[in-house]
Amino acid sequence: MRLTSKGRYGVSAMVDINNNGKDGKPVTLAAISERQFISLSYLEQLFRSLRAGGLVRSIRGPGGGYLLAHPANEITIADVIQAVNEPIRTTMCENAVRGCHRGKRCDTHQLWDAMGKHIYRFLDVVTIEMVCQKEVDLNNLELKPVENIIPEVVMEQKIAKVS
Amino acid sequence: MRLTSKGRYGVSAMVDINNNGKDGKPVTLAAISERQFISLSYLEQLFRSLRAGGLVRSIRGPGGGYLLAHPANEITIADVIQAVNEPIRTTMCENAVRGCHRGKRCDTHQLWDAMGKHIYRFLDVVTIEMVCQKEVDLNNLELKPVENIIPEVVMEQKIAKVS
DNA sequence: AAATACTTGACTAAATTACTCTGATTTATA
DNA sequence: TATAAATCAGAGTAATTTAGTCAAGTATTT
Repeated sequence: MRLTSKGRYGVSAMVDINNNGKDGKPVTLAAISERQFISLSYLEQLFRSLRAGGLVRSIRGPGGGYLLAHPANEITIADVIQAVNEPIRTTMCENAVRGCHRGKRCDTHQLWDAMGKHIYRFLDVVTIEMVCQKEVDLNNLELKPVENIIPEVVMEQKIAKVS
Repeated sequence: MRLTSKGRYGVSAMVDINNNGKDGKPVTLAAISERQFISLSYLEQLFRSLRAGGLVRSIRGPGGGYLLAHPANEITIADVIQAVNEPIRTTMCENAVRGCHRGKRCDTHQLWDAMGKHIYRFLDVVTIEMVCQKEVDLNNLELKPVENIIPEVVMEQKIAKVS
């Protein structure tokens, strides 16, 4: 799970649909484009992923557009970010089994694993609906127990070249 | 505060110094390079920043090397990551005052602000010493109250082009 | 003097990200 | 049935960032 502006745009678009398609009417990408200042072409690319991830439904033709595929309180930010970023190719430290550099588990493995879980736990409880409800305090949320989550967020990492 | 492998390497190097320089002897970059599989040149660049950030002290000449500038339990991961990455140039959503795109505060501002704080709160309580002590459980840490922290971690963000 | 080790600045290459472009296909409606 | 509104899909490009290198120092110990 990478944290980039692609994810931001994805979330902005989902929030826009929830804010502007209230009556069950589909929201067009052109409208989102204007309101969120994201180019239509780029939105098309994003929505390809969101659709593939089962987060939105589309209606083609005039009067068409996109709808959230589930109630806004059932779609988390983690869902959106995972949908728009293709799965990270694992390089190292990616799981607890394989270990780290050259088979030797690096000293910082636990740290990055814990950080990933920490981030994921946040993104996994915040929903599109919560973002739309401005009065919700996102700074003191009840997180799910750590046992229940899969480590999903990893810091980007390359194999260090040994010159 | 960006989360990249540069920060990872920085933390690995600091942890290495703490693990291998126990008796107060400075640790050479050449030794860190071998143990952590990071090129000497790259380490030199990293330690420029770590030194500028006041996190390490250097001793030049033969027998020289680097020492932690403070006790390992007083150096946080946030300190290290902030030192090795030059300050992010603010683009948008960077603070609560200026607002977001074109002066209009974006709907997701609070979300990314809260996420940044959430990440920072974790990195701000984990110390180099804790990473070295493998028995510490990093998954259930007591964090500092949210009031006490400055929003420091922001998601990368560009100004969207409106084509 | 010679070797060790840090110091600095500038530079390059690789990778990633953030897009764009072209051309479809579907469907409502005039 | 033609037209326009809208999604869909593939491929490509440009900009940025990251990661890493190179060359030429300076300080210090032995």
